[in-house]
Amino acid sequence: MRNAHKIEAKEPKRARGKQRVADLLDAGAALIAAKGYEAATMTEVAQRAGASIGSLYQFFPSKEALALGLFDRYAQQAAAMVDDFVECAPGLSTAQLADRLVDMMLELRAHRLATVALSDSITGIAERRHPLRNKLRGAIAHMLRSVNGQLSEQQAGVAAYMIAQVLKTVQTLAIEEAESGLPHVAEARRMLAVYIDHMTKL
Amino acid sequence: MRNAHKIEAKEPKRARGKQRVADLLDAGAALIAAKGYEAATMTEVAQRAGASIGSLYQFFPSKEALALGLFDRYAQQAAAMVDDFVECAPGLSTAQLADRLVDMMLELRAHRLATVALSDSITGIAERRHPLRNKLRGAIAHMLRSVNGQLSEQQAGVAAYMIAQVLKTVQTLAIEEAESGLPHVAEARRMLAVYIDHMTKL
Amino acid sequence: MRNAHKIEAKEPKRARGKQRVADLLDAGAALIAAKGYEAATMTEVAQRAGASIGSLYQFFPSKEALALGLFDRYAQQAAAMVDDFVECAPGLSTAQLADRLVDMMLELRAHRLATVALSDSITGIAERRHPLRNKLRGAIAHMLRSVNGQLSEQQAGVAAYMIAQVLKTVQTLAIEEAESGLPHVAEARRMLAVYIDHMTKL
Amino acid sequence: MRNAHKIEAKEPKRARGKQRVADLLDAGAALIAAKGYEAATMTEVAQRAGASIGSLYQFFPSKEALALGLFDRYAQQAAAMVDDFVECAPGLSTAQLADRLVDMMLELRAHRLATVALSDSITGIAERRHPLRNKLRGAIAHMLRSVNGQLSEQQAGVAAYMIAQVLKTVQTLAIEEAESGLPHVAEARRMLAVYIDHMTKL
DNA sequence: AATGAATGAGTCTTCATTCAT
DNA sequence: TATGAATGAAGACTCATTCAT
Repeated sequence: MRNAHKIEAKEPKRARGKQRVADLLDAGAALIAAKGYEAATMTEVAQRAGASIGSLYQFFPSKEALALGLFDRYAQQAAAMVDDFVECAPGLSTAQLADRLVDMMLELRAHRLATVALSDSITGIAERRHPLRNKLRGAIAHMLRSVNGQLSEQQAGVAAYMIAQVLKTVQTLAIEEAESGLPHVAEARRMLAVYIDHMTKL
Repeated sequence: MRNAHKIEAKEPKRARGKQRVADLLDAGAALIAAKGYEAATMTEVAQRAGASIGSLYQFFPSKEALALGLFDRYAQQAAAMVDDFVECAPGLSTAQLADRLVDMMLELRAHRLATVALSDSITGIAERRHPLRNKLRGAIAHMLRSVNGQLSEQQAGVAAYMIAQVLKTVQTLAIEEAESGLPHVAEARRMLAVYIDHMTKL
Repeated sequence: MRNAHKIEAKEPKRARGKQRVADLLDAGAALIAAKGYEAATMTEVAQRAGASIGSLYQFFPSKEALALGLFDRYAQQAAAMVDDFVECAPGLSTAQLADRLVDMMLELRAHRLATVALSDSITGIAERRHPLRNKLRGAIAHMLRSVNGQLSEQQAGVAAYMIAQVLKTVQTLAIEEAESGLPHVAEARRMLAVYIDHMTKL
Repeated sequence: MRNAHKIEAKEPKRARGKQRVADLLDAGAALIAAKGYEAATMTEVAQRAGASIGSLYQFFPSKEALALGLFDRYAQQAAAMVDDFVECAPGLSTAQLADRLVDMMLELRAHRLATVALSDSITGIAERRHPLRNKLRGAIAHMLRSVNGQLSEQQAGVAAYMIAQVLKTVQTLAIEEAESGLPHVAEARRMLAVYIDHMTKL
């Protein structure tokens, strides 16, 4: 963070620009996911996107701006998914709810890997994460209270946080499953179902 | 990456050196936990330990060597705790087992934070992690099969992996608990107890 | 030794870059000739060339790359001179041949001084030298056998190597001559003429 | 050369000290011959001699002092050899004179390699070399005038310098001979014999 | 005297960022 | 707008030298 003023990414006005920005974000995501935020260099991001370093700075005036752009794209996708979940939740069984949440995390995988790497490095990402996290947490809490009206707001909130934490592990589990062939993701579905079920009976 | 050879930490041969090494490891752990491996600088590690940069390099001939030193210290402590767990497990109730595991993670917190940050950055840490992870996983799987003789080895293994993943979140939960005042850690204890209990009845 | 991979000098793509590279090579040659490879610092090379350290590294991504760049420029010039010699040799008298060889070394002086300093320090320079050395040696051997058809290939080869060694001293002789005013270079011409003449009569 | 005052090696008073100094000089010579003056480190010299770094500094208060110690040991041996040559020269044939000179260089080989590496790096070595060089040059010039009374002092001096230069190549020739199996050293003997013979007839 | 820990200036190298073309 | 050269602060690491034990 060598200078702290240029943070906002510039909006591209034409189709060509849109594509460029998308390419740059993709390149950035891939690189940061692979090597971490610090180790990823702006020059390499530009190269991988088939652009010059100058071109990269045209759209993202600083490395931090690129990171925030990455995060925003991820946040937008994630928020949409949470909205979907809220919409579909009513009427689903315990097991179906658990499945739905796990599927959501699996779909976010590609973008999430890069985004997670940013949290430690970029001041301000953690803050931007809060609304997203709260949205997910709120949606889960709401779902829990729909299932069990006896739950206090705090009870539901704490359980929702716990569920959100477990959901974070899904990506690791998916990777391990690919390597070992063991049904780790299915186990996560079961654990969540068991836990949600347990919350139903409090 | 100018290196790849100097990896071994040098053993101090005098009392003064032993203390230095301990101070340097502490400083390194604190800094890396706070800013991540890449962002932590060797100069700052030395300063925080009250040593000169040359002194740091006397014992840790590269940044990577420091990281590995950090990991090894953590691994040793963690392995001891797993041994403790194995010893105490027989005769404990489901809830007590869950508590015991959570307590273990809480005690490891200080060292673990730094160590986690290393996994992505240092080639070879992930490999060194495996034995440790397997030890924990094996201990949990063994515990599960003691509680429920019906479990296949694979069932116990997958469940153990799941439990280990949830345990990893304990540190985050503890931090959140400190900030929000909500009983996140207790909720983790409950979730694990519920899950272990569920495994008992399969 | 943090390196071992970045060895290739990057080709400049603009006119400004071409000039830069030439300036940097000149500065490097002068400095290395004066103080040796190890003692010459990259910072000083850049300064002497009127460039920033970053600019130097843009084209020569490591100190070794600069050294190899230096060598290659020298090797190219030297090879051209040997070709010239081969072309002109037929029909020259013994004394003229000796003169020609000595003149060749004198012309190479500027570049050679730096290049010689590299041989000990850079792995791989010695290997790159071989083709050049063999080319010179081959040219001299060929010349000897033109003058005296009785010479075996081995005889000519050994004599050529000897002549090449003596030629290497020409640069030192030129320096000494400048200091003392004594005709050292002329003496080298004579010694070589005597020796070539002697080879004629075997 | 970080400070320029401590230059003289301290004289050891006891037998144990003498041996230590000899070991340190041997280690220094080997290391400097192998890697050059700059690349050789004091720590490694000490290690190779089986001494501690502190012990090394006991006898050679600076790296330069070690270098000068090395040179002085070489100079002493070389001077003795020149004296021998002067004594034996009268009555020898041209070819025998050439042989004698070449043999002298071969015997000096071990020490010379390290010493040559110093010339560029240590201010003051070049100066200390002059007396030695002049002694050799004077001996050769004297020899030449013994063989041919017609030679002017300058003629003899210039020829002697030339011969001295050629003698310097003997070490390289010996190495090449070991690798290729070709009689390079013998060729040097012949070249010198031819040249000395030629000087006889001027 | 011997040992090895401590020091810190100086080196190579990287990379975010700026700017001329 | 696009390109790639230029910049220099900052970081990892080395090593001659000093000093306490």
